[in-house]
Amino acid sequence: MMTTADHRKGPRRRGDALVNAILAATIDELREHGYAALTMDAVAERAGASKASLYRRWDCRAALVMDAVYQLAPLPYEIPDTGGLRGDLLAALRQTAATLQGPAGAALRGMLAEALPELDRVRQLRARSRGRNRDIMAEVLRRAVERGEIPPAAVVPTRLEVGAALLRNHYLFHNEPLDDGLLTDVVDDILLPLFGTVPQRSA
Amino acid sequence: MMTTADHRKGPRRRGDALVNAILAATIDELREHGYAALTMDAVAERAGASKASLYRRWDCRAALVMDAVYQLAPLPYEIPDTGGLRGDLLAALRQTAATLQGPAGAALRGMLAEALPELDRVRQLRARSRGRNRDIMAEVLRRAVERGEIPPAAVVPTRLEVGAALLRNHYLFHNEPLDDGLLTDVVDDILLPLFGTVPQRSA
DNA sequence: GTGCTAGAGTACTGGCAGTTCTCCAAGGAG
DNA sequence: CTCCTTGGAGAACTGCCAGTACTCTAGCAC
Repeated sequence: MMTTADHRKGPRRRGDALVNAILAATIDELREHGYAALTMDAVAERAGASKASLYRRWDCRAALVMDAVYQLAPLPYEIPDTGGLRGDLLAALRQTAATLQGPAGAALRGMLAEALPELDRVRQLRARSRGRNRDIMAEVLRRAVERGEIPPAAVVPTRLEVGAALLRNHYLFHNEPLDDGLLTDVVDDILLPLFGTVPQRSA
Repeated sequence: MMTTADHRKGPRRRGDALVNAILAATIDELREHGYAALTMDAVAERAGASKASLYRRWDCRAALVMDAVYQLAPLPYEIPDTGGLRGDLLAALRQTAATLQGPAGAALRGMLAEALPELDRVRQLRARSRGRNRDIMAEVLRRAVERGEIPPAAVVPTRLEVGAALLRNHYLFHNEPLDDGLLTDVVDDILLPLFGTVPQRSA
């Protein structure tokens, strides 16, 4: 009491309006500062919300970030169909590259760092993003087999992740843009030659 | 003065003895708790040193961890030579897998998380570890070309990192042991078929 | 011995995660 | 409209840890 005028004034958001503002603020912070430097205070202030509101909905920083990233890209399985394997592969890699270069990439870094104490969360992250990549790749290859571009035996599970793994590797290690030159190199030097052959079980 | 008996007693280590104790303590902490949960206080206490001694030598946590990890594996370029490409590739992948599964892997996770504010450090990390992998792979392939096992044109830069990238991907994402079954799959399903072909530049 | 260097111990600052409290909008029930 | 419940804003607080600063002293050179 005394002189402390209470300046808690409206308007006050609720429900989805509030949630969306918080998620948007999270994405912005992620984009600007990365995961390691993202603070709950900053998100709250940016969203014009209170920390208590954040913690009522998400039990920790990681959970908030994962939700924010995930709802950013709920793409309903857009599997490219360019009429040829090379075009399909390039389109698929471009999708993966775009995702990595956005806030999802920054989140990925952070999530991996906390992997030891938070194995479950990594499992979720994997199920969400990696699964989609594999599915897209499998479909692209199925079509190529159908068109007679590659032998059916060329499609084995181990190979499905090669493209995405190389992009992740490049992004996480080199920390450089995943430009189209890199993507075409991966397709022409690696994926096309690889899927033109069948695995050998030699000694 | 007064009753406060000063229990700061020797023996007191200096120079290399101290440095090595600190680095060893860092590795142990890394192994037990991972990077995110590694604290300077814990390292200092475990090493029987003071935090001031740590900060006199390393300017931050990341620098300490990097030094500890690096001095752990200063392997003087042991390039496997089993007499055949398949054996060489397997041996090379086993080396990479062993490194990743040790404390270096835990450190890797952490370093990636802090990549945005610490680009230089990532660059160092890359130069140290990735460079060696590439060199080993290049040598293994050079020998295979010499023996006539693969065509010279099969060896292009983009391909050199495929094996290591796949292992890193598996380790970071799946967080499961890199067992020999995985390694042979990578060699038989991917690397051998890949290096049996030359890149195509199609349209 | 004297003096210098450098390590041990420890107390401190400052920032952030996560908690808890109070006060008060928003919105529905009557 | 008023009453009441829900839940948001603000802010104070705990606890942890990075990094700093200062004191005292062991080890070493001379």
